[in-house]
Amino acid sequence: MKKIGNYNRILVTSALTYANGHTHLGHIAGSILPADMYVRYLRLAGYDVIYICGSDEYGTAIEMSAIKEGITPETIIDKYHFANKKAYEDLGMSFDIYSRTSTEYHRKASQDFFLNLYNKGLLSQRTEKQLYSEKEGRFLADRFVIGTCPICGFEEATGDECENCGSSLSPLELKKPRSKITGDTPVVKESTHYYFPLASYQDKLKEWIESKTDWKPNVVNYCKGWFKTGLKDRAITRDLDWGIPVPVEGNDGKVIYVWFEAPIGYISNTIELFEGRGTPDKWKDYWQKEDTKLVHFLGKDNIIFHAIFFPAMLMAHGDYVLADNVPANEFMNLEGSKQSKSKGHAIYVKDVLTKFNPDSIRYAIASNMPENKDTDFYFEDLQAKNNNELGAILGNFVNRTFVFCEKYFEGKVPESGKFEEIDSNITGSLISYTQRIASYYENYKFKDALSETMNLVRDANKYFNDTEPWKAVKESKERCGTIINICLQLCHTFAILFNPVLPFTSEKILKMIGTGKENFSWDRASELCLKSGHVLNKPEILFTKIEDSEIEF
RNA sequence: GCCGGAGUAGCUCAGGUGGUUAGAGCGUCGGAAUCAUAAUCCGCAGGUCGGGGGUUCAAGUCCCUCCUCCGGUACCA
Repeated sequence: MKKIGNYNRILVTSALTYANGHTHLGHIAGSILPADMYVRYLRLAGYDVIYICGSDEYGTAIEMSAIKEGITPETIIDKYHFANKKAYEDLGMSFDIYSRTSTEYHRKASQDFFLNLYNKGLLSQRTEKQLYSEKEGRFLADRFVIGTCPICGFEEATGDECENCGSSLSPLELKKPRSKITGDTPVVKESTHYYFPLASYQDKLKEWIESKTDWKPNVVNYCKGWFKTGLKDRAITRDLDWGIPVPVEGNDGKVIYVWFEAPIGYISNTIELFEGRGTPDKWKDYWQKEDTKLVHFLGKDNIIFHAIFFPAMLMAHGDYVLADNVPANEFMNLEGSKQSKSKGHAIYVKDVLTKFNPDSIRYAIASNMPENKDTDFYFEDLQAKNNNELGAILGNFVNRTFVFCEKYFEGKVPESGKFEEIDSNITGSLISYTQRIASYYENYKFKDALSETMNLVRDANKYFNDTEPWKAVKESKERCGTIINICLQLCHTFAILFNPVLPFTSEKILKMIGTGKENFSWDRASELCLKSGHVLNKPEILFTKIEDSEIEF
């Protein structure tokens, strides 16, 4: 297999999707689509790569949703796990596995991880006062306590902060505390929890992050901010029913904290993947060999867990590789304000897929990906990009080429004659294009990769215009054949280069060409692979126009 | 409050370590072409870079300050 830097294989993760709601475009833009593009590129380029994702299914939020709706947590996670899995599939996400944290694989992996640290004596126990609802028979998480803010007197402050004055609070400070669920008054009760010694990993983490020269400034600076404040030890157990039981005697009613076990989901899903492939030990290559490049894709809200907490866990365990990069994206907002499941202001993947071509959605998001700052998604933008770029530039080039070939060359790849300068220019540019685009992908610059790919199509349209095959066909059939031959070669190139962002269109173009995948690799994208005389399939329209009426809601 | 990020053309966004007339795509307007889903190609126009102050021969870029938005703030995930 090909090496990337000093690495022999690449392990890519996207942040697990929390299974208490339908996945929306914010998730796609933040952590799923960039990872999928990255992985698709790497596969085409011949690297050994696996792509891991799944549902995150435990924790307070799902348990509370279940209580509110009067159903079991299992009902919730089943509903959203399968719905989201399907939504991702329909949008062309190419996970090697999309599993879930409620599996036996994950329970075992999480408990083993916990026990590994426990047996090393790294986990300490501390007792703290917490609010307990006797009516519900449970401890209340901070944000499920409501009361009067001791600072400004706001009566609807939650246990973690006051929405009115912005102060950080602890639930014990609230006056007149009450349960958000039942409204009853909680009592103070003591509870003992296990703590992960995060503070003692500060120096190692700092050294590790400072050694990373290619990380986004946002990620590095954010971490440095935490080091400046000073890391504190963190509780890794919770008083909750819905979770993975603490695997140590005498801890009934306690589960492992979600942010301790969820990232282990990357590991347990990898275990499950290779179990399913019949090579049950192979997962260790990806997680425990130094020559693995581990890359976590995620949104900016998850930086703390992927760049500080999880790496510290892995350091403490000792057997695992650490992330080579944590390319966090900012957020994609919806028409000017942020997407939110709870406020119903979001575009769910399942909904948008019923109206639009998945590749058009992927393109609209990828071309406006929040790599450096929050961006906005507009349906007008999706429409414009579909009609004016995908349809007019890419779709039209492929179509005009195929239709022309069908009309004048019986749908067969024409013979190529001697190249003129204009021919050599465009075919010769393919090497630098593919190298440049590859470099963009490898450096997590997905917008640049995409716009550069489109630039090649613009060049192709210009080539078609400048060579005027509609005139050439009347003057010299041979010259015209050369032009159309080149245009068809370019279509084959597009099938490859657009695969990371437009996988369905890529397949369609390939099907129209009818050669199968014999030359379907990044290296071949700069070569003229089609043989003259090859019979093409009938052309089909790649992108239909989106009318104004279709984006009105 | 504190930590981090962001504010650039009508719209959506690029602009390491300060350096010639601030860029791209889309949109607008003008022109060319007619193979193609009226889809393409060429050209013009369009910005006192959130406000104010400072450093410098030179600031979108560095410093100070203010405003606005986003994330985090350790028991939501």
